[in-house]
Amino acid sequence: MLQLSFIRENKEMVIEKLAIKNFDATELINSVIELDELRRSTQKQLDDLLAKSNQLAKEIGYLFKAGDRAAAEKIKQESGELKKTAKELESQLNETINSLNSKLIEIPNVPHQSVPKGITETDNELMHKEGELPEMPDGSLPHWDLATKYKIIDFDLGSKVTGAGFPFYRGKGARLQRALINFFLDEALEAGYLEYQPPLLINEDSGYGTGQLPDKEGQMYVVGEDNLFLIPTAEVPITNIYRNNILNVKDLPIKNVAYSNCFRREAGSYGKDVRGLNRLHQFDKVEIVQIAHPDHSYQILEEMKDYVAGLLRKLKLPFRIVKLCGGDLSFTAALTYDFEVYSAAQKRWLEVSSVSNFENFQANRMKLRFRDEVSKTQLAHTLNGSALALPRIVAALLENNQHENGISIPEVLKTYTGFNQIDCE
RNA sequence: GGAGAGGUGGGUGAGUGGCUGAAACCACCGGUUUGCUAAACCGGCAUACCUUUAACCGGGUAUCGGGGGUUCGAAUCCCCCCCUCUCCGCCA
Repeated sequence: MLQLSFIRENKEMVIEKLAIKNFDATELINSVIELDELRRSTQKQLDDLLAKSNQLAKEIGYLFKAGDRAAAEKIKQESGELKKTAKELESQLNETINSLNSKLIEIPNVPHQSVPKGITETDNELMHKEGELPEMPDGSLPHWDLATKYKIIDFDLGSKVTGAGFPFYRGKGARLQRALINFFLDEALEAGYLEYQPPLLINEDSGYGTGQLPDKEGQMYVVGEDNLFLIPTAEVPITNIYRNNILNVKDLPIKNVAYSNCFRREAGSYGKDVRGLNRLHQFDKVEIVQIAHPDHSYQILEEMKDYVAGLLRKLKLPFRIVKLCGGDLSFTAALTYDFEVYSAAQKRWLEVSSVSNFENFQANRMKLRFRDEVSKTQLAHTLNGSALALPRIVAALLENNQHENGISIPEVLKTYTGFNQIDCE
């Protein structure tokens, strides 16, 4: 959520920048500013009224003490009248605040100045490309066929027990999952992140804080009985640790890492692009989150980008980094780098990580502040990135490393897997 | 799930209807004193919004788990919800 004062002071600029996200905010911004003016004048009236009635209440107290009952009763009446008006004003004020807020949360974050214009992912800006695209011999298979051939992932069994998009990992497949999780966590610890193991369900306030609610509840699994939501990413519980907090400037940046299962309904996506591991309802991900001083958040974003690149380099996967264009940028992000690995058998790039700076957009929603050098409170910046999401990494590893007799494991993972290759049982 | 006890500022904790935005202590910050450190002493120390200001300062309102209510007036009384603790039940 953008700050009201920011909108008020930068109206034209906000509208202009949101156009890069292909969002016409003119009407919303105008009505927000209008509602804000109404809110302020209503509050002024109400505050003045309450000030008066507080004063009267005090007088009544003194009069009672002095034993002047008659005078007290007289003021009491006056005070009663004030109260009626105050009630009306209060409900007016609440109404205004509510409609103000509901408009305010419809306004997306403004993109960073470097974000390119564009509508779809084809307009994203290629930043970096690394690694040789492997030449696959004839007869090389996509990962879903490899998974069956080596009995390491069972999609059908998942369908039977749960439904599509909930695979079983089996034998070396399961151990590969565990190896990747541990590898990613260890790397993050090395890079100075603090490990958390978060709850997999979150409440409404948390969903609101990071921006999943109120709009995207359709993308989350809901436990209606208890009004809880299964997390779509560890970003949600980890960032919400700091909801309603005032941090000390000395504590910044905060660097957290968490492994979690992630649950996404992915309503409305079907077809070839979502086959196998390409899109799941439940998957594993290691997520890095940072809470940063506004002056340093973009430098930190670059560091996070380099960190994720390092992981892919160690896994020897060919990858590229794109900067998302305005149209592809999420509602909450100001700047996002997507990482894509090349999947040799599918002959396409698969998104494996998204590293974003949200500036103070999430922080404003969840009231995440810090006390700065001159001990004023201001909103912090939040950032996060996948480091990494497993399924598509696994897909690429299986496809790119296959040979006649099996699938070889990258060097860095061998101590984690305890085996050098996946082959027929 | 049942019964009981609680939830007050960064922490401990006082406060059962008005002079309490909240005692006291600790922590923290500034100062005095002081070979250094420590101690002692003095002062400061919540958040949000409105208003005022170039800014600081100032004035106002709200906030004692959350929401609603009673009252001229609520941390204090009433109702609902959430959370914590103890006991019982169930259970990995």
